[in-house]
Amino acid sequence: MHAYNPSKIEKKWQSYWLENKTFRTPEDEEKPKYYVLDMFPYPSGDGLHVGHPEGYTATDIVARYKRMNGYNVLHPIGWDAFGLPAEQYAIRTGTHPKQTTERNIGRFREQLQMLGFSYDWDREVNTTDPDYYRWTQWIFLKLYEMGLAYQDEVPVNWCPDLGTVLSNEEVIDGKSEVGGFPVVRKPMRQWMLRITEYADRLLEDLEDLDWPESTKEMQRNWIGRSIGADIEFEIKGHDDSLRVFTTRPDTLFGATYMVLAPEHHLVEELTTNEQRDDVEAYREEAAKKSDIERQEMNKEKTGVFTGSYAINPASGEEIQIWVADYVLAHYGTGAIMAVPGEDERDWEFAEKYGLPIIRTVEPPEDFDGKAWTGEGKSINSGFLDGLEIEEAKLKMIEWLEEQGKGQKSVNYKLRDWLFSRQRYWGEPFPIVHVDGVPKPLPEDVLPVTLPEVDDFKPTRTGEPPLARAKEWVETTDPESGKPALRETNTMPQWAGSCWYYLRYISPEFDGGPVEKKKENYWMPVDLYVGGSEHSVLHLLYARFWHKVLFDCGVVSTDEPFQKLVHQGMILGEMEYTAWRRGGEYLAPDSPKIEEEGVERVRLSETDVEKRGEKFYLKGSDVEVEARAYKMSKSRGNVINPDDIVRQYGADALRLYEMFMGPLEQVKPWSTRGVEGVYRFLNRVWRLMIDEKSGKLHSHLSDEQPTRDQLKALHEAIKKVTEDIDEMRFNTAISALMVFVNEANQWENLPKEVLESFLLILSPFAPHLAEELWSRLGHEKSLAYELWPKAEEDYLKSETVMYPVQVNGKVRGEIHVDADKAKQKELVLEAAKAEKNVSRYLESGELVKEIFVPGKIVNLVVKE
RNA sequence: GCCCGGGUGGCGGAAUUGGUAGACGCGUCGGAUUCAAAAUCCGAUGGUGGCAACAUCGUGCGGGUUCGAGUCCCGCCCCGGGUACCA
Repeated sequence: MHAYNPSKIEKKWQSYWLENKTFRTPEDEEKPKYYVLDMFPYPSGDGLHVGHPEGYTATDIVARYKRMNGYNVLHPIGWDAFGLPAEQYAIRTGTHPKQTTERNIGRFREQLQMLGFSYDWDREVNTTDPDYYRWTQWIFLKLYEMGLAYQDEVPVNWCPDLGTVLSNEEVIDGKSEVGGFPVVRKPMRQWMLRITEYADRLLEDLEDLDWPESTKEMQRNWIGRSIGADIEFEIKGHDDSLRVFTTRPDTLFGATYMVLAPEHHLVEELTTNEQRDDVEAYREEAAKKSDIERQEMNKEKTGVFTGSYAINPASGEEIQIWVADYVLAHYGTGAIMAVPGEDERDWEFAEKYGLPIIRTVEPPEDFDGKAWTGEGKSINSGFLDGLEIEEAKLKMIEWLEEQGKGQKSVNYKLRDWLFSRQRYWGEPFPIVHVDGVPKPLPEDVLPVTLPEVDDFKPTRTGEPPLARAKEWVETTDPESGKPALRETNTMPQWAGSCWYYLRYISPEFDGGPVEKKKENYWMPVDLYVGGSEHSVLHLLYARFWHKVLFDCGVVSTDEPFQKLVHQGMILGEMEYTAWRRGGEYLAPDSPKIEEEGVERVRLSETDVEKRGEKFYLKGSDVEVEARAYKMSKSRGNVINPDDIVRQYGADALRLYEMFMGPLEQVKPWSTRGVEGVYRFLNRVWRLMIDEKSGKLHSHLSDEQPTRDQLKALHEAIKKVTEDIDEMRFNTAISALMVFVNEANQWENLPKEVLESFLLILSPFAPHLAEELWSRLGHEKSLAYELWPKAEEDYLKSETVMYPVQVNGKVRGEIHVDADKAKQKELVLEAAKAEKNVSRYLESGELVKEIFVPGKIVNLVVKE
């Protein structure tokens, strides 16, 4: 038997590519370059899941395609290997994270090679390698030098039971996501990066990037730039004044009270003796809650009066100053002027505590709601009355500036980046503390490597695990020779991924993170593919670092990633579910399905039928829920790529993942669908190989291809080429299938045609294409063959078909010689003569003729 | 609540600028091959009516523009993702 045997040919070609270094990045700079990048994976213990090959196949297709189009292609891969899972595993088992990481990387590498990706394996980077993090530390020194890294005492989410700080995302309802342990807010000395300094550039430079609009929008929202004014309020009986930020200076006349965040530095001073107990109690209560809890408990606003009064600078009225946790300490100045008439939050608060409300914008006549936040003319606002909001804002700012009571101001939601973690498995900071003062280490002592410790668990006091390495911590300042203590915090996982795309360019270079000349050639990344879950964090942090590196002359572009695409998530297989209690079925939306004794019934596709909008158990009225879920271990719907490759081969997996639908879209897995593309690959095989003899089929010939054959081929070339350019891989594959379906009908197959076909198939199913290519007598890999060009000449057909409509409905079609197809009169003549069309013309009066050359004929007939 | 996506056969999806709605694949049904099955090959496959030719309805719902609307405009509904007291 000589059937298509993917496991055999795939292994063969994978070793061929590795041994011959087929995909080594060219070192010459004569050809145009193309840098195609995947978001590198965190090598988890679970190995690859089917989501990884989705994006990786897409970039691999593009990489292979670009090589065949004469580009020098840089297509690397590496490992984002610092991180919590390896450390948690180390805490549990005592295995050094280095070992876990190494083992996992080995597995990932094997799996990626098994899928036939054309990476340059000589450029692998690993963020945990001291030769790599040496440069992560070097970049940190640059940040420090530029005044962008600083230490600050900030409250963090500290989880004593896990012995670590957690990010906001890792805290749910005041408990740790992992294990459900309590989390407390605790001020700790932390390293911060001044990303806010770059807020404007990060915002403005989004403009020119070829990124998904939604991702750009998320970054814009995250940066959250808003324009307004800072206004100074005098405090009755105090020298201090209160400054607030507002985007609505036009509403100043309606500011009827003020609110300070509980953490505001003036709270204590402004609290009168009668109010002190209440205010203290309120602040204490607020301090206990995490940010997240505060947001959760926001159903009803709370607050207390300080007893002090401020003066509204516009109206001159005395207004009460309150403390309430609906005002955030870290946004603006931590204090607001409250304008209940124009702000829903303030309205709610004012109503609850009986504070005065003044409208300053005329609501529409039929408006009967509370705060009015829409457009309108100013009212009750002295010199602003009658103005529209925008004009009123300008005039108020002008007035404030004249009075010296305020000025135009811009604020950001973006906060500085908390850059340190109390963990072991991360990059050490290149910092020592001499006499308690942090001091950067000189470049030439880098890397500061991780010391060995006997316990990876942080201490209960919050001291990082590195503090246990006494001999490492206690060192001397290489410059002054004084005793010094090393920084024991480590960098967060984002650090290494902020610049890895630069290291690929010159992975061995030891004069800096990247070699200047090569950087100049390869940057920016032309295509970057990865999940949308990194829309803000990774992609914002990396852009920030890149801009810093640009400012200090390390890189030549001000943005790293020119084009960005997110692959959509792959869900588990479609599930049909009914619920039953006793013998009785329950409706899917019944609240009873959560109850005990209710049994879940998994149904197969053949058990259900669709009626109207809903699915039912066949032949019954039992409603069935039909949907696909996220893959998860607990649900048991995880598809393992290894299994798929074993059964159908890597080419089938690659092809299926691209054929499922548009790359960016969320889509459910279907193993049946894999079988479909597997059948297609088999048809390709049998088209050329005689399964009895295992040799080339006898109907392969050296004859000249016919016109029809050339037409079929060049239509496929055209479609596949355009579709790869636009990253529409699903329709490209469909075009390949159409060609094979047609070629299967042919009596003889000119090799010339098949060769071109194999070339356009090769980015998608590289193993099969290489195998058949070599069987056609080629000695070298097809990886650098020239991509075939679609010849317009062959695409022309001898006749042109026109659908003929009567009143916009298709009633027939006509075929016209191609050279006469643009002749209006002739085409209309033929159209009117068509038999099913003519009967409509007989029964009515022809009032209008629409002729769209090459497209359609429409005849408008009246009654 | 707000901001983005998206609703097309039994299913995944196609229709590139307003021009034959349903390419390609899955599934289903029928046939060929086979002792039988798997595999393979051929054919049919949106609904309804009809022996058929054909007609009619049909792209979430309701309107509109147009010779012609899945595609454009107005008003809704539903689903997915993000975000949330940011003054």
